[in-house]
Amino acid sequence: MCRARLQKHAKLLKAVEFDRVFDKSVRSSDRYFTVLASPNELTYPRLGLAISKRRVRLAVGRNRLKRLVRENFRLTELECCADYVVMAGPQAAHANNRELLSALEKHWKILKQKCASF
RNA sequence: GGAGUUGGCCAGACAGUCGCUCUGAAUCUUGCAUUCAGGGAGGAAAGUCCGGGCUCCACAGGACAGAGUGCCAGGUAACGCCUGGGGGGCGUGAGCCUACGGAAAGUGCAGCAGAAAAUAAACCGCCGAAAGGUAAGGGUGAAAUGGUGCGGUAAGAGCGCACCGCGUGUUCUGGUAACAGACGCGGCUAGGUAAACCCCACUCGGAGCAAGACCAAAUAGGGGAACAUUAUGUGUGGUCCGCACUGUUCCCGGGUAGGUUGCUUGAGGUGUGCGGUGACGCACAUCCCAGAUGAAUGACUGUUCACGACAGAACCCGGCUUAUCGGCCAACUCCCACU
RNA sequence: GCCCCGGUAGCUCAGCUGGAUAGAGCGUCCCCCUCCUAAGGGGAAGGCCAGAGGUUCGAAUCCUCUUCGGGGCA
Repeated sequence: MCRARLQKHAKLLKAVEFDRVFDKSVRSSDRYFTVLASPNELTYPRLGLAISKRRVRLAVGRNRLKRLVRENFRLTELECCADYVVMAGPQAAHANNRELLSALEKHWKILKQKCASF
């Protein structure tokens, strides 16, 4: 089910899908990221990215962040099938890759527990 | 060897594993499914400061308004860009910088200081008995009505002369020209400011790929109300003309969500030869080199080095400007040492 | 992607047809008034006019380039 791949159907593409997550979700945040999760009816988790220009000024930085999150999402075996939206925090632009990856690991764990009790 | 100037090039490399996007081929479970092969960010992709292509508005037309450019010649699809030349300024030099038309078309402006700030006036001074003459001297100021010397005079003054500066010429020489030089003339007038209004010359229609074209679930192929009667309205920015279309306004509905296309072969790159001082042009050969659309190039590991800056295509080109760790190459200049 | 605006005292704004002291209100500090406070009156401090370069004798003002902030597009 959760193979180490990331294809188009595993991404949130439409405004409607994003609205659903923003509307009703559990969240976990620190100074690097805010991650929202909302259980879906599908058999696989989906990822949406919301990296605003306000948080990360340069296009290079935004692309780097998105790649990093996608890569980590792909490699992590998420057991509960939900729609996730990752938003950049205030310190995300200044952190290095190692810090960001460890922060993401933490968020997945926290959300796994929260989703179970949802 | 040191210091410097100009021009050009590169933007870590290699290997492995996993992953993304596009193209081609194969396989069948016809799904954007799997496998294989190949392509996959920049010198600035940036700022959006200019110029074009392309698309729609009329085939992009006329007048005014408005905006821009501004020594000369050339290059170019075009430019506010580039090349060569001229004038001016800086540097010992190689070189660099330069919004560099017109103030004898007109209008405006110049605080404080200063006698006086734009038109010939006179506060002190100088001369003179006085009337008056004078602009040589005078603190100022960004700017004060040519400068130096000699003569001259009551004192002075282009009043006269020499040199320099300035202006000027149906003049001559060189140059396509800007301009430079020579010669003659003028005793000197015509001060500054045009990134103040302005004048002159040249250029510019408007908008922008969210342009534009097509498909299209649901709903609908219309319904209702009011007003006006040949001038008005609409058509992308201002006014008039001209052109095209034709009732107008309001309410409900629709025009929507979504998808496809535009979307990459182009004023293209590379090499050779020829023309040109050069920008560049011409000919031949050869290559296909990103096309995403919630937005693709990354992560991890190893080796190595100078330990990697600024930074991410979004319709496409030509420039300009700004950011930037460093490295390499070529030509030239100055200084020191040696031969 | 494209097209427009703006940046002046701690805050909100004037000044932007160049001329020398950059002004107003609120706020801050000091004094007066009051038994004390508020209100009121008087006074003071606080600005490299977002940054850099240019035009000019002189720039907050004109021109160019950066930087930061805001708005619009069917």
